[in-house]
Amino acid sequence: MAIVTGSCRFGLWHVHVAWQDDLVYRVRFARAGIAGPVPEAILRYCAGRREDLSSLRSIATEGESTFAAIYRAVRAIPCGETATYGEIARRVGTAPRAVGSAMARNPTPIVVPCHRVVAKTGIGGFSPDPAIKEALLAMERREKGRG
DNA sequence: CCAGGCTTGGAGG
DNA sequence: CCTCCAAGCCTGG
Repeated sequence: MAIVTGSCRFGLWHVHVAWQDDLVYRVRFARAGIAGPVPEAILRYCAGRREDLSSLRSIATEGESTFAAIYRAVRAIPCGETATYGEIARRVGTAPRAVGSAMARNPTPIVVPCHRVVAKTGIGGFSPDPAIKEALLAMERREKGRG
């Protein structure tokens, strides 16, 4: 089975996903959608359902590089909660700046919930648009309270 | 080797 | 409170 690509909606954005079985290779936010399916878990998550996505694996967490360790630590942040760049850095044994770099290059947002990593003062950055980060966090807070 | 990034904490106004 | 700045770490070019 080859790698599958597809997209689904999250608010005004389209979420493009490249994946194969339970392994996700790429996730990115775009203005336009593309044909094809996305993993069920991501579909439910983007629809605002309660979904932890732990059934999916990310290519980003494979290997022993520092970035991979950072991505694994980020996946451990519970849905509805956040951690700062500095906290993740201490947990992994690196510097906050390195965490920022890793988040900026995260190949699989959502699966590796980089939106849950915020600056010590303020929300921190998010590309292509910080508004996506705020929307994801708002949704997760809402879902957490719902139970 | 060097630039630059989704940081941070401290100094100084 | 706000601006400025360097320390510090990693990756890609």
